[in-house]
Amino acid sequence: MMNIQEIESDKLEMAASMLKAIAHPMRIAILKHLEGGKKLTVTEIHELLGIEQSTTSHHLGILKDKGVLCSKREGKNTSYYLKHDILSQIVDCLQRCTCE
Amino acid sequence: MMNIQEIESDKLEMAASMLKAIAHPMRIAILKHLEGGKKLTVTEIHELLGIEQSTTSHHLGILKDKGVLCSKREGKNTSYYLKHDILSQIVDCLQRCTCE
DNA sequence: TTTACAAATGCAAATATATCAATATTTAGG
DNA sequence: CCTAAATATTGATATATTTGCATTTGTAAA
Repeated sequence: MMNIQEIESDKLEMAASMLKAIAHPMRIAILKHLEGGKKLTVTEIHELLGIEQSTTSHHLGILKDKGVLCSKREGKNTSYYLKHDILSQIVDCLQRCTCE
Repeated sequence: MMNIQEIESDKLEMAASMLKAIAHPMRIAILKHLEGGKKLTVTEIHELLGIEQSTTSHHLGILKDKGVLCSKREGKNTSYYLKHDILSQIVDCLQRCTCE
């Protein structure tokens, strides 16, 4: 049986882990490319960002694991897309706060 | 002279460092307490969160350094408050995405 | 100027992350 | 079944983060 503090602390942990997943230059770049419900494969992202395939897959894995992205196998490819459209808000908010 | 890619990459770095500052359970908790323009001292936050004074100061320093918070000395105390009200959006967004 | 409270800093140990190269797994097509 | 393409995983190394303790700095009041 969990008490209030534990539940609160769990929610904070969850929120932090989701945010930590996003808080990386390459992963923010990935999110920007996926805004508006777009779906992209690992190879497409790896070419768009100009980083290693394995590094790309690793970043996508983190984003999926922490509930930021979903993925769908389509033949040999796997497409990734935003789990919650509203997550774009975070990227937008950052843009406004850092562009002053 | 910076080229487009460098500028873009700089913006991503800046956004990521701001988000990384927020992406910690205690620091999210701090932000929640500061929503709506509230101002709190280091001691108040350290007591609210139940963590060490030095740890609290450290977290506040990170948030200030990365442009999330501002601070103001008032006698022996230092008050901290949100630099941009819209940053509450990020916390709200997380709440919606993690409470499903 | 001495005292006491508030906040910030330096340090060290434990833990977590990021990256790339190499390798493994999955799937489609011959 | 065999091969090639697309992804995922593993291992190793380098780097960064978190925390509390001890100490220092800043400020107000006696």
